[in-house]
Amino acid sequence: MATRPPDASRLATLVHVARHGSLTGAAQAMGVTTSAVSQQMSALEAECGVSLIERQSRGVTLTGDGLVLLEHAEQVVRHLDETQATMAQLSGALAGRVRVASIASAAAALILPASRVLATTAPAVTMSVSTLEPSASLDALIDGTIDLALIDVYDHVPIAMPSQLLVEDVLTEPLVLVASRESAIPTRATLSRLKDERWVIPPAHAACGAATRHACRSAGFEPDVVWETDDLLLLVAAASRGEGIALLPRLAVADSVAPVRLRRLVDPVLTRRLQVVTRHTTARRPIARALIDAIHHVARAARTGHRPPV
Amino acid sequence: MATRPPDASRLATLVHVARHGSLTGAAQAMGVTTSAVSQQMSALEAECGVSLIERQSRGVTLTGDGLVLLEHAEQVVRHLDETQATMAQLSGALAGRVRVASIASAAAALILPASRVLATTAPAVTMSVSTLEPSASLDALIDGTIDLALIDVYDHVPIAMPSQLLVEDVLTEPLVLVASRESAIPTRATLSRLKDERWVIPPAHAACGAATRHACRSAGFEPDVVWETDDLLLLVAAASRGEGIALLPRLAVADSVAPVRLRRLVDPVLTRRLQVVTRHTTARRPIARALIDAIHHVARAARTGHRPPV
DNA sequence: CTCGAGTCTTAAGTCGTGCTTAACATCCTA
DNA sequence: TAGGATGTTAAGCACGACTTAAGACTCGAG
Repeated sequence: MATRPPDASRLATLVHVARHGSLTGAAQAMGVTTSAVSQQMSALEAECGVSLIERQSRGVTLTGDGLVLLEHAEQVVRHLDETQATMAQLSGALAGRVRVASIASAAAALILPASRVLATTAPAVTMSVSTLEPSASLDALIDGTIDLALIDVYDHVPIAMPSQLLVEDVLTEPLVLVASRESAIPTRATLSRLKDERWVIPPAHAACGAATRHACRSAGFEPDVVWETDDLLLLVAAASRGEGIALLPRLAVADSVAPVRLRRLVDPVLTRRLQVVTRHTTARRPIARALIDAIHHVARAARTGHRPPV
Repeated sequence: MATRPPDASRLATLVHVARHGSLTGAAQAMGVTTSAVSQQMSALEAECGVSLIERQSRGVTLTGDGLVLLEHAEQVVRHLDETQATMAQLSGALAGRVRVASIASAAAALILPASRVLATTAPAVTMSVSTLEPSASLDALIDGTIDLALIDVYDHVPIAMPSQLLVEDVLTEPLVLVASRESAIPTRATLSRLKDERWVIPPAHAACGAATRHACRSAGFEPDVVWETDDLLLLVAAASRGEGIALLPRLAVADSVAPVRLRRLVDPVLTRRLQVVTRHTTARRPIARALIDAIHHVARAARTGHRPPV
């Protein structure tokens, strides 16, 4: 009974282990070695007097007792997170590093300018940016590996949003048809009229590819795919050479070098939404708020300002 | 943003400081030096970037920001406490030390036998016992200085019970009249008939003294107090010598050596209740549960068994 | 006014505890 | 059977919290 309270970081370790189902995975997420995690878990088991995890060939599973303790551990880390957020809020200090993950197709148009805005409004704030797919970004947010994610959501390609995350819409942009200079696509195109075209499309597992396929099928045809790649540059180049046409978000092709013709699609009108996602607790921190505001600022300028002609 | 989560023990320190209004007080309650507390608070302020406490001549006060953080800190320590309780519950280990505080007048009759019971049912459990007045016991419980308190509650002398504490009734015993062997108090006495007696009474700030005075006044007279002392032995000795009569809980005089005559008071019937008090979280721990059960066991034996004749 | 008792602070040294590296054990797969 | 996962254990290192010790400050008493 003279036992001291359990170490919060140990409980946090348990949460990570439960989330990843392996000590190694948890260790990577926490930025430590597997050895450290193993020792922490052993110590926790010693404190409890029962075994909390079951070693298996592929990672570990929590025992019943482990699950019981997990619930409490999650409460503790949640409140600790809340506390951390208010502490940052109290100081109001606009300094530190924000770890950002962005979809590649919007990093240049939004994150880069936002970083420049931040350099003047909050010079002590630094950023580290990585490009990640939306689903990976959300995982990284929950892991605590990143602080802020810029993702895109296509019509009819829903994405599950965990409740602990906070979403803000940044920009809604149309999907435009990308074709060669010589192509005869009308200025205001209708998708059903394009059923005999050849297509250049991102793979189905990418949201953009899924959205395009869904749209085509809704228009009554299966697209004749001649090029399928994740590489945006290659995609645009292929369209430019007349290999086929592509349906891409406008921002993604805004600064591509290959000469192409852009055509607006009027039926159906397809869009993708760009959103910033953070943990609720992160969103309250002045430093994160500053970056989000900067992104909004840039997006507003992009909406009203130099809209590329289609 | 690469900031690590705040240290839980630091937050616990803040809670203690807020509770005591001084670093020194908090330090004593936590069993460390003031220096340690001071350093922890400084570190916390550095983390927050604002000052949390205001140094005053007499101790410290929390600033507004400090109060904000305090709320979160309390949440964290609460959940940490919950976690600790379940951890102890998981193992079910009947080992360790339980720190007990008891009113002096029941320690011999209840705690001592309970300790002997525990020696057989849970030999790995040790106890440390101190005698404390009820109100001091409750403070010590909240502080975490003790794990279990045995207190008494007299009729019409209410005691405030914080919500985080759990009360269990152990025993209800009558207050009996204590007089010399030669006194002519009837076997079944009525208080109003005793208004001309001289009285031997604990001081008014003691619950027993307050209860006696309240009862006399309700019976329509102010007791003629000739001896006023906290010392039970002295009290009984005085009554034995015929200095006056006393109104005391039966258990308190059960093993006193001075020859006295005990008389039951039939109007009004006055009682005191003996109760064990713990924190809710403590009550869930097997080791604490074992002791509480032992106390109940002893009390049951006292009720049914060798009832001293009055 | 000075002294003393109470408070909080600061500096320096000690010590515990969590981390890393490294070597090992185990299991699953190719 | 070899190779690549995984988790474990032992040894050394490093950071951080505690203690001791000395100083600053406030208040009340003589």
